[in-house]
Amino acid sequence: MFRIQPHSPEPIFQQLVDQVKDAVTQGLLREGDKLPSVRELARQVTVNPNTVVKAYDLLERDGVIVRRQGAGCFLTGKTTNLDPAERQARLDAALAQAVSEGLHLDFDAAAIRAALEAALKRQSPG
Amino acid sequence: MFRIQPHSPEPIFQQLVDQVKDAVTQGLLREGDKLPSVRELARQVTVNPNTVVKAYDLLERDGVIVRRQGAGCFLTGKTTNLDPAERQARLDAALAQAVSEGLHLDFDAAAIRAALEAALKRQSPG
Amino acid sequence: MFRIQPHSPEPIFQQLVDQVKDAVTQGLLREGDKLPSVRELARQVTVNPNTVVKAYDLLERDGVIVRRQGAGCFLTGKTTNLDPAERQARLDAALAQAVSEGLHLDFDAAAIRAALEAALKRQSPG
Amino acid sequence: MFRIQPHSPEPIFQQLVDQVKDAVTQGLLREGDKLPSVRELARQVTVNPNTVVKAYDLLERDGVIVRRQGAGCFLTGKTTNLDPAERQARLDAALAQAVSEGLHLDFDAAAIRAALEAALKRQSPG
DNA sequence: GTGGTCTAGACCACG
DNA sequence: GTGGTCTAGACCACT
Repeated sequence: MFRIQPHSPEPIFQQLVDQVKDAVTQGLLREGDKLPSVRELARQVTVNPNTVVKAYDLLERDGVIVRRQGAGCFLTGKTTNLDPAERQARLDAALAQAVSEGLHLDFDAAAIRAALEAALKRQSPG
Repeated sequence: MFRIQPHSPEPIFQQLVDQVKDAVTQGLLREGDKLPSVRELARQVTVNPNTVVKAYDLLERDGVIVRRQGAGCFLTGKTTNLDPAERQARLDAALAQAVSEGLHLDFDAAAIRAALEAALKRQSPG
Repeated sequence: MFRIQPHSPEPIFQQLVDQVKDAVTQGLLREGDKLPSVRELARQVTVNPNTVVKAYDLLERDGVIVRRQGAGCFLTGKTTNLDPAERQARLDAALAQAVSEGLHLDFDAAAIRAALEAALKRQSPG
Repeated sequence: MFRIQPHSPEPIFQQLVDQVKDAVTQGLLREGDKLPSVRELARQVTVNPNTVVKAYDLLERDGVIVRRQGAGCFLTGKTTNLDPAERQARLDAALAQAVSEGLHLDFDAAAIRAALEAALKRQSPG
């Protein structure tokens, strides 16, 4: 289920974090589901267990999972634990970044809107 | 004219690159305009001269500026020198990234579209 | 009677130990009362029997219960069997820990005293 | 300045976190001050650099420090970034824990109050 | 078997 | 020189 690109500039632990959040937003994983154990996931994607631990640290920090000693890691069903103001600020920053990149690539507003719709179609569950 | 946020996770050299490109796409800087010298810019924004050198290297690599021996760095008016296929791929990747972030922040498609329009309104010269 | 929070960072066996001691200091359980069997308690709170065994081991070590062959576990009425010096040292350590936490949370002495009084009112039998 | 007890049940990284926060609440360290580098602190207290990294991770998560690539770690002056409701909840939990421990050790309210005052006198800057 | 902590040591990106 | 990432492998606590 998890796919890692070892030579990507995006850190491996970040790829794992994003893929877990993606799975939740797309309904593949739900509240109460159990993630693979640290050792098991490390084996599946052939990375060091410490790298998985770091990913799980971030997922716990973001309120995505809870860990239970000796039991495992379980999904809360959420993908963020930020307050509304902070969430909006991060959304705006993400889009501002994408728009800036698009303009730098010499695209106009229409082309950027089209790219957004394509991305939404790919990722949005609805 | 340049504003550096030293506490940002975005590297300082990257902030400089983006701000030069932003100035071009927004019409604040035009073809033929001269950038400050490395020393001068490093002094203005109080960063390490090596960091400015790195930013100018990247701007030259991207075709944004040309260096003329003993005269300084001049804007070409362009903000990219990539071929169309690569440009489209990067645009799609940028929007995919932003959409993913938005969905992880528990926003729906409408909220993400609204944030895009707000960002376009802020950044688009038209 | 026992309430376990599986998502708490406090280990489950520790929660059981504390709740038995709480029941004694608040007069809900008295000398001679019988605790449920390991199997029965494990069933009631849906935890692993080994976890209950560990809790009962600690309660016996602390002099809170005595085990009688084939009869079960009975309360002694005490919640500690430490000598006075050790008791005082642990009390001081517990309060030092709480004060440190309070100061880190940016509270002043008055707010910490108020929180202590509230906690005493809740827990003190008198 | 930092003192580590390697055989304490409290993890080393947690000891480091608490000592940095203590230093801030007691005015020994102030906003803008620079913490030792990861390697330097690891050398000072003779622990592995990764352990220091973990402590700095937590300090950053709590808003106590900001990290700047290639520059170092700097204090924000704060010791928490929680909202008021969460802060109060944690204060109450900390005192409840201490009171519970005190009652289990067979102390009465007066003795617990006295221990609190002693702890405040030791730790409070005022 | 699970997560939690720690060590040892390497390579890269940034300023 | 600084922080960021990753690997390899050990030992302990909890269920």
